[in-house]
Amino acid sequence: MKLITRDTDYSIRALGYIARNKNRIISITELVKELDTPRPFLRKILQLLTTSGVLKSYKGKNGGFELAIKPEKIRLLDLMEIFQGKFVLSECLFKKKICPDQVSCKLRAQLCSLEELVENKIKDITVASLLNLDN
Amino acid sequence: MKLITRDTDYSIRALGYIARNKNRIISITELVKELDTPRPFLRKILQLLTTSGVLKSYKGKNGGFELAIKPEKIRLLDLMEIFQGKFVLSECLFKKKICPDQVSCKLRAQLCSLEELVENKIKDITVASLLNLDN
DNA sequence: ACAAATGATACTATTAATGTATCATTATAG
DNA sequence: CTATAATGATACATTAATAGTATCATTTGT
Repeated sequence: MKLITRDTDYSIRALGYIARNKNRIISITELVKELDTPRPFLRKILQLLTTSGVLKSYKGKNGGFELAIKPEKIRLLDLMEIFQGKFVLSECLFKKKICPDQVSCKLRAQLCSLEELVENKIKDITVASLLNLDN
Repeated sequence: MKLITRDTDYSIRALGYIARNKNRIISITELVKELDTPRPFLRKILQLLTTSGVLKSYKGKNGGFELAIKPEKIRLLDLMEIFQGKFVLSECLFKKKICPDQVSCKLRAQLCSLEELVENKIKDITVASLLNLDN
């Protein structure tokens, strides 16, 4: 199983690069060279980051992207939510027959507590923290 | 994202039921009634549990399954490995260009430590513990 | 006007998850 | 001894998520 999918992964790398080059506008062309990712895929990803308010975009020649918010405010958890949907480990897979069952309920309880643990653990990971810009 | 897939889920419920009814041989027919799962799918799952040494099977009329090992010895983590493969959160998605990069490596380090955390947290979950047969 | 960029959006391909189907083998009850 | 009810082995099918492509429109600087 994977915790983060490829788009989340690409996005955090792209954001890292953009953050390290602030005061400049970064184009897809430059990012593709840097990250060696499929160009149309990366375009789609950055577009989504833009409509999500993480990036600000500039059209036209010499256009590109810059951060819309500070790197300390861009959390991995938020990126995961953008690309992968809400972080939920234990969904109720059960049918009625089994649902009130001891086994399933105890299992679910354990998975829920695990989920909380993971969420707490990763909620401090930000673009900034990955770049050693803080902590 | 899901931590456990449906086959792992079904298998732990089935094992729970079988554990609660020890000294009896349990057939697929009975399990399907109890768990309300697709019959051929459950058959495939139990077959895999048998070849993995978790269940012992009896062919022929009145045949079925019983536990091959004690419920305390059947760990969720093992079932996950049987059905979902080795538990690895952070696979190296990177290409060479980005791999020595600060961002990716720190990210990977964090995911690895998270992985360890989760593994530690769930390694004590067994069929027995979910049934309150111990602890 | 041209070139180089993003916006919007629909399409395609691949992989993993989920589930079905079929035929063979075995064992027991009657 | 045969019918039946079970598992063994295995191949196939379906669905959903992931990953990626393609195209046309719009914007903007030179």
